[in-house]
Amino acid sequence: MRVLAGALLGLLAREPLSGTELNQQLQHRLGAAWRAGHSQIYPELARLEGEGAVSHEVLPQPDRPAMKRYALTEQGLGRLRAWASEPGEVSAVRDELAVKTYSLWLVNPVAAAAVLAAHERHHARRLAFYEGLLAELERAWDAEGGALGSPLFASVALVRRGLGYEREYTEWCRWVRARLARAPTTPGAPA
Amino acid sequence: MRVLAGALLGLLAREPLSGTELNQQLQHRLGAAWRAGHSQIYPELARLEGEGAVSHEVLPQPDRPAMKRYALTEQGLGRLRAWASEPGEVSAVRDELAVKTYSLWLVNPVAAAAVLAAHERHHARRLAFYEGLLAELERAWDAEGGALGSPLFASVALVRRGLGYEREYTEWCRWVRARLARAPTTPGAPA
DNA sequence: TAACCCATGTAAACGGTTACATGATTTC
DNA sequence: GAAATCATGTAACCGTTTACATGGGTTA
Repeated sequence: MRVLAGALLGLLAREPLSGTELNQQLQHRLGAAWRAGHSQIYPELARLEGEGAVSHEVLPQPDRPAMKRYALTEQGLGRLRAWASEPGEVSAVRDELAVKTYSLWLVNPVAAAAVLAAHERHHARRLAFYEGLLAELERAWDAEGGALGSPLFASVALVRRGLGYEREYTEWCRWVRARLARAPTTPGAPA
Repeated sequence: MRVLAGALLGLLAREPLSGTELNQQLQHRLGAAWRAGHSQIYPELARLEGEGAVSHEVLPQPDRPAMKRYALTEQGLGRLRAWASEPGEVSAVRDELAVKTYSLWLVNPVAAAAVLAAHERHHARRLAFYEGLLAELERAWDAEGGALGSPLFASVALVRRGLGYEREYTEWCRWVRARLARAPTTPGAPA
């Protein structure tokens, strides 16, 4: 199964959603793990429906165009369970800043520090967001009893992954910036 | 500029290399940042040569087929410097295991723990590799004087990123496994 | 001479991104 | 009734992956 299909089924396993809502939730709830635009989502939903993993009803809305609300079928739930239990390969990292880092010795340290600072701000912002979200989710999960069968368990686990990623990335940016700030000019790195 | 082009130029900025060697070094030196197969590398080299960023000479070898050894041109070095100094977007994370994690509440905890353990082993292995490599690189860099203009600085910085990533990923796997091991069975997660 | 390996390449299929398109509904 | 918005969708392009291809070289 494609990862995007797994992501959509995972969202629908919690509540029925329309294409637009899936698009938003993919960004907000699964943004730490995957990304996709609506032009990928609609065809994928059509395919999943053709395969019987998902079904929809048309929801007329008072002051908006009608939306198709998709829901997981029993078959879809089975597929999701099977996919989530599969081992699978370790996903390869694709990080443009890390590739640039390999050529950092060729770059003026002041310019390099500016690039790093911009990325650090971005990751620090996401880190703060995840910290708040995690506190909220853990409170709700604890209140429920902390069961592994609760969707909140999975949410907490994923947010913890995003939090750790952003924390580590932020700290790494800080380390590189500190190194860049130490020596003013060097051979091989012209103004 | 494409990221793959930046990766290849970054490798060639240190020493001239053939297509096969670029393929190997991309995996070993830049594996923490990018991945590509040889079927992408050869066309990209041809394009870079057409643009004047790279040139090649044919190297006949005693007991092997001849290879084309590519070297960075002055223009290529300029392009690499400019690209590495650009701010650029923050790369999106694409992690299949993290997507599966969002549906972990639907999975039998014993099966889930097995999946997590397999990934943990993989990341722990890479972590150990990076730890050894970092020690080696830092020793060499220090022996050189620790200049920012040394390629070793960039190598150290990138390996530190990979190390942090793998350490965080390993710890996260451990956290999830610990949670999964605590309660034996739960509603919503059948055998 | 047949089988194999190595370095280089090409082709087809797939997934993802960007840009364009449509019809309905509200707002100006 | 013109412009803006929303939900849905389609099309073209581009990068990546997988599979196939070639020619020189050595080994059995």
